[in-house]
Amino acid sequence: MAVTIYDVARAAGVGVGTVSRVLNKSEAVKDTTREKVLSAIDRLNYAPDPIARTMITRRTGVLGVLIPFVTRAFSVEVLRGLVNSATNSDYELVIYNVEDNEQRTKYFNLLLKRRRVDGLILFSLPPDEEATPLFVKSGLPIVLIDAYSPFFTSLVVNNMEGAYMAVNSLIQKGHRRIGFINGIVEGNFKFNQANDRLIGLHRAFGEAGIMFDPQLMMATEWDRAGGRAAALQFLNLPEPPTAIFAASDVQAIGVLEAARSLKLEVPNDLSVMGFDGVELSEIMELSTVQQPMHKMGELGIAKLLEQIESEQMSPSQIKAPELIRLDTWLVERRTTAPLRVKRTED
Amino acid sequence: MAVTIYDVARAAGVGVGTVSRVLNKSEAVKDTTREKVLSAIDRLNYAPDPIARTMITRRTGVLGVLIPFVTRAFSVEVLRGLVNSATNSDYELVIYNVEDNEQRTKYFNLLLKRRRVDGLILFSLPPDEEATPLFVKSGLPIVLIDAYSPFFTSLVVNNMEGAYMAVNSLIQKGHRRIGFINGIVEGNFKFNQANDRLIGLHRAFGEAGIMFDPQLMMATEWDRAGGRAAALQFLNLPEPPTAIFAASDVQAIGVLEAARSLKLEVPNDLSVMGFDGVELSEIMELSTVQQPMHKMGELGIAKLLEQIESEQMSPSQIKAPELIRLDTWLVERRTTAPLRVKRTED
DNA sequence: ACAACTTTCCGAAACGTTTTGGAAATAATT
DNA sequence: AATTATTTCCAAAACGTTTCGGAAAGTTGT
Repeated sequence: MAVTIYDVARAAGVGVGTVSRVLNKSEAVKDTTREKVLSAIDRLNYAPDPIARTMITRRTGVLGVLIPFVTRAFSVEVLRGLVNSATNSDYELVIYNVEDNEQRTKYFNLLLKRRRVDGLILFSLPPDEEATPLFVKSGLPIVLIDAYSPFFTSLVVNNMEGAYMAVNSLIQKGHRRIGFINGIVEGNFKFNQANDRLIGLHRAFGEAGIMFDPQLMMATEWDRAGGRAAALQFLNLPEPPTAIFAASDVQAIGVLEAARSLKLEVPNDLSVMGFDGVELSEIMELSTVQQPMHKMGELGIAKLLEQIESEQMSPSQIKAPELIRLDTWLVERRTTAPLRVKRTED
Repeated sequence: MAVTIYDVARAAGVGVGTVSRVLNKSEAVKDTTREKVLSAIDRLNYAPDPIARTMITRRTGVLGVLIPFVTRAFSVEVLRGLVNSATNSDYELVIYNVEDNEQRTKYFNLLLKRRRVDGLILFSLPPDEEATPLFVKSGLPIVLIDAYSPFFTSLVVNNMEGAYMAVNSLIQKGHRRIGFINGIVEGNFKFNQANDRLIGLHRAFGEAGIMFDPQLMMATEWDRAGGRAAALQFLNLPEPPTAIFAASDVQAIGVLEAARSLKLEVPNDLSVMGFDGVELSEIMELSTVQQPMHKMGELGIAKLLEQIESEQMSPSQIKAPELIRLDTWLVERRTTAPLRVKRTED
């Protein structure tokens, strides 16, 4: 039915090997025969079968992304960068949505037992002690985004520094009671980012000589409801915070909602700071710690391709995993302000 | 290197055909031998090579989605539905990001010349006169989402009705000068939704005996900047509108921004209505026409799978393309209000 | 004109499955 | 016990490429 390389060979009066060679831009084929072959290809409207090709080359032309997708606006933003870059390469991108640990191990096995992809991006999903050796043994090119492991090149944002900047800026504004809403990931994947951000907060607190009050720290889902609930709890404390720092913009929006429901004015009665720099933060004029999300996606693909290339070059000597740390920066908008001194007549 | 079906056959003391048959849950294999084979598979940790398998079955286990991705929040929301459903099927989902006509035709050719996917979802991308015959001839199962063609089962929202409801509700509130900000798609794909929405508006106008003023209609990009620019232009007219209906929530947010910059109060000085029902609309308390976005994604996959199944059942008699029309509904929030009668002393 | 290279090309082998025609084993029937 | 029908299984063929060893053609040097 479909036209094969044999048809082309016959039409051009050459052997199949020769057709294959012009297809793969190999040297060692005379210009005149190359012409013949090309014209035959054109005449027959031939396109090589990618399946048969990978059958022997063992290369699929596919990049995989494992991503807890539905969860966060942040992920979507990075995903755009990934999709963009992949489109401009010759690779296809397949998205594996992982929502729980079951799916996670399912895909881990799926992708490792047989080569379905030429490279893999693990998004917010560091492989655990069990999975790590399997991945390294497989030799599959892998890059981690928004996750860290010493065994794979990892692309992270300076979470500690970002949190430090955020909290510090709040402190500089005179705030001393600062609530922190951290994020968890459902399914209990390890998620070090959360810890790093907490550490950043502690550093800022330490430098300013502020005692950490466990009542002012809470981990919730990465959504508005989580942020809202935590904020409500904080603000109903006998000694409520005057500023709240959330580990994501979306949670911060929840804080805004909580404040509104309590008739608290932002930023006068309460400063709120987010994390991520999603488009939503701009619209809501939310102060936040900006992550270079598109860049993370693009760089992720670039590093992965680099790894795939090098794999072919020198089979054995694989480059050591890199740790790439991208900078965040503070974007102060309208939800943070200097602490207003309370007056009785106010 | 990798363990093949021959290894399993040898280990189990059977022929490869038998192994293949137990793999494919075929009948005609004695329980005792099935046991032998299964244990050998387990012992050798064997997994069949998907590539070799598609080589002969011609089925890839992959669903493709062509989508102008980066453009709209709406697309992302539907994409979630797609990814979700695909995850629960045995198919993988590959995303083809198409940003311009060049990419569009590139992928059209890529996917048609050789079978790379078992089915295709065309998102907001109706095939034109040129492409349509190629697609039908290819026999590839296809469903259109947010696009319509008589040749393929199409999943659309009742755009006309939705726009009618939106405009009508504005009219019921006393508005008579209503601006309409339509959307365009870069790359000039055909995009009938836009027209349908315009028709809905005309119908509402007609019923209310309102003259359509071309000055109050403008098509922009599907983004905030577009909405803002259009709104600014409308509002600087000698006789500005008292309500604006935008073809997407994001554009409507742009309208909100324009209003704020002109010190216009929403909804008292200006009513604004969006379209889509993206999460953002909820956060911004924007009145809007809600589309069942997740459902669109899920239904899209379901219909595609259905088509793929039926393709195998009865090779020739293919089901006629369906036109599935999903309902929208009005969600009135805080950006729409009855027209305030202007008073001089106000 | 012949040897010795170099370039160009041919076509069989290989990749790892599923499919299939028919053989072998087993069960049923006479 | 012999024949027939039914399961169960084997192994070759096929899918459409790339690779590779070696043959053919072309080039250069003597």
